[in-house]
Amino acid sequence: MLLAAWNVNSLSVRLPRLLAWLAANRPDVVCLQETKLADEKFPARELAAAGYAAHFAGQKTYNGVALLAQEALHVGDVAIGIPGFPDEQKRVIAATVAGMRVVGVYVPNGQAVGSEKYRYKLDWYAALAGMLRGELARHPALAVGGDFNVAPEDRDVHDPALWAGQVLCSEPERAAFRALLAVGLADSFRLFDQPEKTFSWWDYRMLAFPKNHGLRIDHILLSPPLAARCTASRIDRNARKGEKPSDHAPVLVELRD
DNA sequence: ATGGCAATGTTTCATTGA
Repeated sequence: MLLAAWNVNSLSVRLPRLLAWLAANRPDVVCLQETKLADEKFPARELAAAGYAAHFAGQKTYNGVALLAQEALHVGDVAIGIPGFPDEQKRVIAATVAGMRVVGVYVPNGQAVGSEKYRYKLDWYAALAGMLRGELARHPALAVGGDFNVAPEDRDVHDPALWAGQVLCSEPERAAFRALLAVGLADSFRLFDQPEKTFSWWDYRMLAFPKNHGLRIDHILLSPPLAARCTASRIDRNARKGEKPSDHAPVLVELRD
C-alpha cells in the first residue's frame, strides 16, 4: 500500500505532471492540496482514465483538496471539512479506504505571525486536533496527509536562524502541530533515519530549489496500527525538477499489508 | 544536474502563497 500527499499548486496546470507521476509511481491513495478548481471543473474523467477514482472539495482560485484512490479500492464515508468548524475554505477531505481512515488536509498558510490569518491558522489547527481525536476513536487505522504549513523542528528548515520565529516555524505553530501528534499520531518521516536537509517545499524565487533552500512542511501522520505497518516514508524531490513544477514535492509512505 | 516566482482573476496589475 502506497499512500501519498501532494500540494500541486493548481491541478489544472499540474494535471499532466500528476498523470505522469501517477503512472510512474502507481500510489494506491493520494491526497491532493491546492487544486484551485471549482468542482464542476475537476478533471475526474482524465483521472478515471488513469485508473483513479476521485473525490474532491474545491473552490475557485484558492485552496481545494481531493482524494484519489486506485479504482479497485472501495472508497466510502467521504466527509468534507471539520465538524463544528464552519469554514468557506475547502481544506479537508476524509474517506474510508482500504481499511483505513484517510484525512487529507491543507492547513492555512498563516501569512505572517500576528496577522489575522495567523490567528485563523492556530484556531484551525485546534479544530483539526479535535476532529482527529474523534476520527481516531472511530478508526484506529488513521492516516492524515497533506500540507501542514509547519516545519516541525529546526532540522526541517534549511536556515533555522533565518526562519526563527517566522511564519511556518514559529513556536505557537510548532506547538499546534505537536498537539496533533499528541492525539496519537506519528510523523511518519521521523519513524526512519533520513538524509539531512530533506525538504518538501522550495520557494520559486532565488534559486531556492537548486540551492536546496527548503522547508519540510508536508507530512503524513500515522496512528499506531499504521505506524507499525509503515516500512518507508520519503519525499520525492525529483517531482520538483523540470518544467512547471509545483513548489511542493509529494510525500509518500509505504504500508505493508 | 536542478535554475534566477507562479497562479489566478478579468489582468494590464493585485493578491496570495510560504
